Amino acid sequence: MSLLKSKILVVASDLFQTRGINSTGVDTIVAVAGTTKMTLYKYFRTKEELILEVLKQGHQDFQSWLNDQLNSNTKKPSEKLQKLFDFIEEWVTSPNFRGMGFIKASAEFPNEENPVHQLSSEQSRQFRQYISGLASEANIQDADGLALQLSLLFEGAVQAEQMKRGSGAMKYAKKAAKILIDGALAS
Amino acid sequence: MSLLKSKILVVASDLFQTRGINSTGVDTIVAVAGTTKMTLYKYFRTKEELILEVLKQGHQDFQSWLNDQLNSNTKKPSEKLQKLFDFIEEWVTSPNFRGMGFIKASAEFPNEENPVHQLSSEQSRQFRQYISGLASEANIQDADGLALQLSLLFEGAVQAEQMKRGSGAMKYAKKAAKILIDGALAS
DNA sequence: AAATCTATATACAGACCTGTATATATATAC
DNA sequence: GTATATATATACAGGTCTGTATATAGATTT
Repeated sequence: MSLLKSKILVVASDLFQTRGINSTGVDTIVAVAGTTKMTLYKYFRTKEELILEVLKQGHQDFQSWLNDQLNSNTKKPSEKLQKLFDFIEEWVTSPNFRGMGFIKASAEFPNEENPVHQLSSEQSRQFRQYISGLASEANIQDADGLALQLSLLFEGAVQAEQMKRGSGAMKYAKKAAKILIDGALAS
Repeated sequence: MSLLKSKILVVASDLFQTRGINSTGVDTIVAVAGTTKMTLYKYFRTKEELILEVLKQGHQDFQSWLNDQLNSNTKKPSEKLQKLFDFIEEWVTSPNFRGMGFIKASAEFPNEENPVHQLSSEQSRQFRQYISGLASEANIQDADGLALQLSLLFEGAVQAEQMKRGSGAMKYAKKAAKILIDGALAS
């Protein structure tokens, strides 16, 4: 990928998260990225396409990072599930944390017909499925059910942290997750 | 309150939820409400003031409804806590459900200095405090901790339902809530 | 050296946005 | 019947937005 294109993606991602998607104009994006609108519209046909690529990139980066962390730190499936929230807490409390892309995007584009909303919804589903995979490997009966519950805790905590930095919500989400996981492992 | 003013509030609330706040112009609001901009700006000095009043109204309506439901159906504090998610599920799965105002608003106005964001954050805190009150009455040790966990489940499930209607997320949130509540009551 | 590719600079069309100004209608109160 | 309060109708100023058109600069290739 072109250097300029990835620069635009990084800058747009940051601005979307800190100022909101609809409140961020392409003029602002190119100004911060140090380029011009002509270049932006060379790489992205429309602003919507830029939004979609920003979301894809963010989701892919997050999933890769999380997957790497889990695989390089533990091998036992049940441990992966337990460690999941440790890494998520690390991510959420890091100074670079700007929120979860698909959560904000779905709020700004509430219409279910909208492509941005649809992608957000799909990414949320994929994340849930990833957790469900971990639960399955750990031989949990209702893997989908536990995955949904854990993702609710996750999304709720991210939401809380987006609302108020340093809320400490993830600490309690972790405790709740442990109770739910232990319960599911026992049965 | 004037009939027109409350009509504007109702219409604005619906449009904000279904199309997004920033994507909804005052022209659209007055057209749907069957009035004119002059009248809107008589009752609300700016659009931001309208947004704030819509949020306040929505939060008050929800809290009143929830409180009435709880008080008219059960008296025992521990039961109230258990029934909480039953009523919330009823609310979320009702056809009129349009999402939780403060969740969407905080996403559209991510800047913590913004008055709309601040009000959203405050409403989220108030709701958590309300649950904490129920937990305290039920003699739960770490009432604030449990309240935070339950609110994470709540906000996560609302988020999930906003993303995809009929997700069934609240059903699993309820199960998780029961486990957490029972655990807290036992200790 | 000429051609081509990439990026810049700048201006602008057309749409939409908030908020206001002006003029008019309608209904109630005195 | 006149005054007052409330709502309508309409137009517009000034700003921002997306997306495009036009002209130019620098760099690489042939």
